[in-house]
Amino acid sequence: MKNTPEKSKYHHGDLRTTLLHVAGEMLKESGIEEVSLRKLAARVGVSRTAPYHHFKDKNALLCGIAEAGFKQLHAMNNRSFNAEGRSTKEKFSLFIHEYVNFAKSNPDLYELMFGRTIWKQENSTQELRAAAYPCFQYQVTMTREWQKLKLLNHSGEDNALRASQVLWGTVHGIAKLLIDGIYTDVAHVEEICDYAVDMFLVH
Amino acid sequence: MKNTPEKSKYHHGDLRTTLLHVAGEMLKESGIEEVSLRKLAARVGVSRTAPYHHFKDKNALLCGIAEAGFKQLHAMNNRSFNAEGRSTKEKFSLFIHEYVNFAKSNPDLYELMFGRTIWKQENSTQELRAAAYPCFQYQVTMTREWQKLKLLNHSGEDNALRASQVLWGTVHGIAKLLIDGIYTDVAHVEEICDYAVDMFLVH
DNA sequence: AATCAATCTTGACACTGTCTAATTTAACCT
DNA sequence: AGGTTAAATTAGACAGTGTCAAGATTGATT
Repeated sequence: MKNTPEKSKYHHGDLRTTLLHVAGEMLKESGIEEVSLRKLAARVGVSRTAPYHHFKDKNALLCGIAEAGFKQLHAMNNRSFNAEGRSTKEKFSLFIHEYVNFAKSNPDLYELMFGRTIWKQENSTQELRAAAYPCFQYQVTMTREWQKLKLLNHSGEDNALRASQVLWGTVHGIAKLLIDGIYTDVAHVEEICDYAVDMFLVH
Repeated sequence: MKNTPEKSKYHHGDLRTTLLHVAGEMLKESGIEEVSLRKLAARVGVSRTAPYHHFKDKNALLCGIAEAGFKQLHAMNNRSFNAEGRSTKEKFSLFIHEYVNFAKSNPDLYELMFGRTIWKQENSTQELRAAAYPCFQYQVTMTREWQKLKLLNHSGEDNALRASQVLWGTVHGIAKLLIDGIYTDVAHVEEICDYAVDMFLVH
């Protein structure tokens, strides 16, 4: 029961968003290495070179997918940090669990978002950076709050940037080791996250 | 001034190790995406399909390179943990700095060693696992010692496996964010590592 | 000296990303 | 309305990739 006429049209009408959407599906289904422009075009029902009028590169397409991912991640972090009816410690714990579970639920998307493919050697699109950097910055903002509330174990002067780099490194590292298949026990994610929270909190 | 005769010979003699060696060079020079079997073969001076008599796959070749990397990393960790004339805290700090700097000095090798390419979907060779798992285990062993010495901040029961997963996650995450070009300030590695050490130690 | 297995080579196939030039359509401006 | 222009899409082509199959060459073994 499609509500679109589907008349055979030369101009697709909304190819750009369709490409992003279908490419996202392919990524979720079978991983990054199965996403090829040609298969994507075939699946959308368009010629191989059509995507090039909407994306400069395959890289630009990938940046577009990652861009949406960062917006999603940013929104999720926001929800964790501002969860109602929870103590600050609980919200800190929630952030860590949610972050790692985001990666666990969307392994290939996460891989793409943080992989060197789109970040190394000036590959990142301006739009991608515009979505990613605020997301990074938000981690610093959260960390600064946690430091003000004397939540985090440390000695010496507070430094929100450094602390957030360490915290972010930790969740990122745990996520990566999980989804790259190096931790064999994916079942114990929550326990690992709990232990991480415990190691960072002041006692 | 070569000391090998270099007579044109049909049989190379030691092609397997030569392939591993040259492939490692190519990896270091221009990154993983520039390592192709055909370019490798050309550089070694051999036909495109010759490598297939020594490695089942391109994947098997990559596993071979990573294998050597893990042995190197394992040896380095060992040196850090047993550094003479240093306090336990200093050795803990040394481990973190050395680990991250290993990744920083060999970004493409590290990327390969921990990338999903060789770990996902049963891609890992038995020889690779035989080199990597002891390396992983050693991190648990070190962590157990640090816990016994009451070095690490935490509450509740000690769990060496969980703690090492968190610690390893942290160094891995910091390393990854660095070499993937997501942290822009590669210059501040040591400061980040120092801050990580500070956050994990009991005060 | 003959045999055999290991080693290496050429040829071929199906993929990939991307460039160029031609074709079709929609939009816009008298 | 009609004609021009720009956007969107197309087929064709090229260089590159991993890898399979079948044949050629060699060193080692009997």
